[in-house]
Amino acid sequence: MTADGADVQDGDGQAEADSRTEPKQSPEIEVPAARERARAIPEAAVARLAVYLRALSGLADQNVSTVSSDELAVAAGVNSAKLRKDLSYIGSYGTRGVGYEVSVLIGQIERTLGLTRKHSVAVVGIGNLGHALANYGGFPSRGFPVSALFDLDPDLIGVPVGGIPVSHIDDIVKVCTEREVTIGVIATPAQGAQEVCDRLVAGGVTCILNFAPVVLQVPENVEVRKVDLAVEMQILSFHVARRQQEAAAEADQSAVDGADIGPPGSGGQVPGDVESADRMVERL
Amino acid sequence: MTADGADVQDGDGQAEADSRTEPKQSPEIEVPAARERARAIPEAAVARLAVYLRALSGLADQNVSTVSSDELAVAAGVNSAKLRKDLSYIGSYGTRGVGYEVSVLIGQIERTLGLTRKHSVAVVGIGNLGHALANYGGFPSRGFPVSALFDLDPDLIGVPVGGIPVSHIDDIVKVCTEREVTIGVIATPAQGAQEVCDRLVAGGVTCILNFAPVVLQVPENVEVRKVDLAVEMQILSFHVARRQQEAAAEADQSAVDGADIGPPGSGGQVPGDVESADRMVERL
DNA sequence: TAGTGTGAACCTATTCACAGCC
DNA sequence: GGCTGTGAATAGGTTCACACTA
Repeated sequence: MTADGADVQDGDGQAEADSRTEPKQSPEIEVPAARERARAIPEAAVARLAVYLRALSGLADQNVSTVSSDELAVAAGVNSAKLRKDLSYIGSYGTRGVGYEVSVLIGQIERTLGLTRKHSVAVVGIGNLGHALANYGGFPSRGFPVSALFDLDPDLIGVPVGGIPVSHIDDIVKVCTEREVTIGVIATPAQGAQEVCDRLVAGGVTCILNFAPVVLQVPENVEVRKVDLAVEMQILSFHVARRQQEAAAEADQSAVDGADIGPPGSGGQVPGDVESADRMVERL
Repeated sequence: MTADGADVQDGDGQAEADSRTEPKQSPEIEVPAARERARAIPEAAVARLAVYLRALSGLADQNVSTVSSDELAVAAGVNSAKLRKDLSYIGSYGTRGVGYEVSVLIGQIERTLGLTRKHSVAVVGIGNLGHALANYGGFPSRGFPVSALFDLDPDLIGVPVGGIPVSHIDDIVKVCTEREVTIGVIATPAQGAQEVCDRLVAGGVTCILNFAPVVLQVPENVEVRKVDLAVEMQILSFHVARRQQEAAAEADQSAVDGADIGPPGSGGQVPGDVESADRMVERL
């Protein structure tokens, strides 16, 4: 449960450890507003809220009006204690002995996640993946309209993809500013990614979803999330390997008095190439 | 930092809390082999090892033969203490006062991640995303050869995509078994995902990378990782919202003696639709 | 009675800081 | 002097278990 699949590569939020210095500065007024609360929601919980939201939408589609934490937990693939705690971060919207009203919960989670506002999206790099993102009908539908596409291939400029004409990378700043893009998706090869990122930032984009296999350098007011297929694959690979080792170890009933520990002819292949499983995503 | 971008939706590794019951069962032999160690590496560290590996490959390409933890940490976007600790889980391959030999580290990380073995990949759902994955040249190159593609669209069956002919979904079990697929990538709409998953598992696949927005049900010996664009977007959205709230709160210099806490006309939009930002990825 | 909300215990992960070594 | 490797301290997240309430 790394919950880190697509890890955030945040710039090491080290600096100002505790912005809100004292717990209760003046013991007078109970200042904590909803504002304060946003600060307080653990990262891990935020990620799950999005998952709950999907589960809830599914329930709403089936005209379910009420769920218990147990039911919702199952639908979302977590345990109910965690779910309740997560929900408690956004407030008390359940009814004891009954459960949660689906519509209320949807509303509250949307509010918390800031989904009550549209976020214009720009996709940069209209290669295979960029195409997929841009073409993708459900994408612009609601919540995250794709409002700009960029590439540097002259053959692509002006060509509409998913209904939106591709602009040139050189126009990122201008177009993003004009169209008030808030989320930039980088689907370029690794080489161009930092450059693209800089331009997006210059164009006022404060959130970036990065598919390129590079660690982006951004100012601290910009949020980057990274999705890395190579990393995902390699993590899976690790688990295969571990399982094989365990299986091999199981066969160690033979040697409780282990006679040297050489590779027991099981899964121990010779190191090979593989060198650039990493480069995998580069051309996506 | 959430490191959960593409979260693992692991089946709640609750059951057998401590498999290795006693620390040192028999005080005789020092049994801990490399085997034991794999168990011990924290999930979070595994994910980062993959990142380090990429950084190291980059260095190797530039003919750098030695790195310090500081240098590598910068390249990988983490801090050096974390990096050293992570590396310590796989052994002591550095030289004090000097640093790490790039080639050695690459070899060791690859070994740890099980990359010394090829992992056949099957992609199911040759829509936009599936196409992207299959077409993608760097993908099959090394480490993770794509050896099977599946879809249910009759028009696609037999058509080669990225050099591999698409098979029908009904043949998943047969083909996966034949070609010894170990990693299955699900890029279908949500509806079909569980069904596809079941077949992959029946075909001997033990690792699944799931792009479909559903919580897959799998036997406990199967590892699932999930990549969910909608969730990523929503997490970014949350951070935009939080920032806006902070900005708004900053404007609260006016009321240190806060006169009621109503929404100060800042970022408080009215809840809207958005309802299915969730459904976003469905057609990917 | 059924199920939420939450303090407290527990476990995992990150950071610190320094001993040990080249 | 510089840098690794690692215990110890801290922070962050999860689970437990139960008081509370509709």
